[in-house]
Amino acid sequence: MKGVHVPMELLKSRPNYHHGNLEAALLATATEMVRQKGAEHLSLRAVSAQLGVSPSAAYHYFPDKDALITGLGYSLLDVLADMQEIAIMKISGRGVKAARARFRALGTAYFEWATKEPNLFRLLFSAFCEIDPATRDERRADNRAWNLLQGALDDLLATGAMRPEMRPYGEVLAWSSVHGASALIVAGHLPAEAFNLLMDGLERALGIGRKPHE
Amino acid sequence: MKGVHVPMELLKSRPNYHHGNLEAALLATATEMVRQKGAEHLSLRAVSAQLGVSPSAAYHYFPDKDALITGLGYSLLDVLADMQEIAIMKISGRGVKAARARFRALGTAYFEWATKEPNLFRLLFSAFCEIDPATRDERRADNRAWNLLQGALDDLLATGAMRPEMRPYGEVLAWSSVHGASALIVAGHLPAEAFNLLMDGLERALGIGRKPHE
DNA sequence: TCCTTATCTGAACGATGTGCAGATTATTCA
DNA sequence: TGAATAATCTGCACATCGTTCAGATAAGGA
Repeated sequence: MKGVHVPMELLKSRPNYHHGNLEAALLATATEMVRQKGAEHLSLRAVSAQLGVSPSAAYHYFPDKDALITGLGYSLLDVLADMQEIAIMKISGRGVKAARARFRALGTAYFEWATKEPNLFRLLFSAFCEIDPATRDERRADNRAWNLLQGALDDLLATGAMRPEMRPYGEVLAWSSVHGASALIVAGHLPAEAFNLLMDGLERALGIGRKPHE
Repeated sequence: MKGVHVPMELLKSRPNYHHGNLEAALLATATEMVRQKGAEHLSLRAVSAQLGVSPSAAYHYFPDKDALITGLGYSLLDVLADMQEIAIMKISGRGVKAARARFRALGTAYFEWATKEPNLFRLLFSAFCEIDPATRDERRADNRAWNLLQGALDDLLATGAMRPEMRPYGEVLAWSSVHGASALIVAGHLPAEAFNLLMDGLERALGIGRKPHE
């Protein structure tokens, strides 16, 4: 788990001329405002006002408004990975059943965060957070989610709960379809019930649930 | 095919006080501007200026800027469906091979449009184009893409090129994974090469390519 | 203590979305 | 045909926005 939670009271407290935590405070209240109204309706001045700070203050930490939104968005990658990590931590055991449950939990956590925080989810995969291909592999948070998925698939394979010939497609197929279903449901193109159907189909596709060694 | 192409010259032409095609012209130049700079950087005044029209003129056709963007976005649903329709029209034949090719072409057309027009693709699935669940089923364009996919899957099933037990998951699994991969690649979270891997995995998942009747 | 550096303010500028009164053109009806 | 009505667009105004920059304020080191 990586995302650090900073209590709002600490961020808003402002005894003196200097704020002390302005950068974190800007990110925190901007996140909250995006959460409520969507990134496309975020106002830098509103964020500053909320913190009792002049609008120019933000420019000491971010070159412009877009950079603030981008920075905010990147931090959400950690939040999403946190959700997934928490979800699978609750499931112990080394058998087929536990492996299946963990795989399903990863997808469900992803989906539930997306539907619970649609504005944050959209921002995370918007143009603001476009990831430079050159630096993609070095991005920790992105890899955290990837590694969780990879581990879950390895477990499924090891316990014999998965068609081995499907293993090479595991990560891309699972992530793409779970993300796609979440995005389509958040956008209203698919009904929420479609997600369970997707997960059932995905498990069947990977052969999860078959008897081991057949 | 449904999207109507209106030549720019016609839209810009303005002999008199009245424009004549303002609504279509607004949508067309707004689309072009979103295409270039992204929806988050669209300026209503810039669109008006480009057409030699006062900024207020737009308010006779759209209640506000967001409505213009939304209207613009909805029209893209037809464009995407057009691309898919064109792609499968090129593939004739009733056998297994043709059915497979059509299925693949549907996914590829989706992906290629997404990567060729990332800003339009993003807009189409952004908060601006959120679809009201109540009216979802009545939306033509959305259903056009869905129907194409459904037809392709039916063909695969009919020719025996697909595992029958996977049929119920076909639409959701295919659309979600193709959309998800496209979105993740456009956002830079996955490399472009991942798309072919996804399609291979998807075909294997649905059992496409097996010999008929086993 | 003074000096340097980091942090934030205040006022200003141009651009933006939007509302409204009125000008201009098209359309309808006698 | 001409006059009345409706549709369409302009011009101006206003509040708000992102952004810049000179200078005020505080913190930290010598």
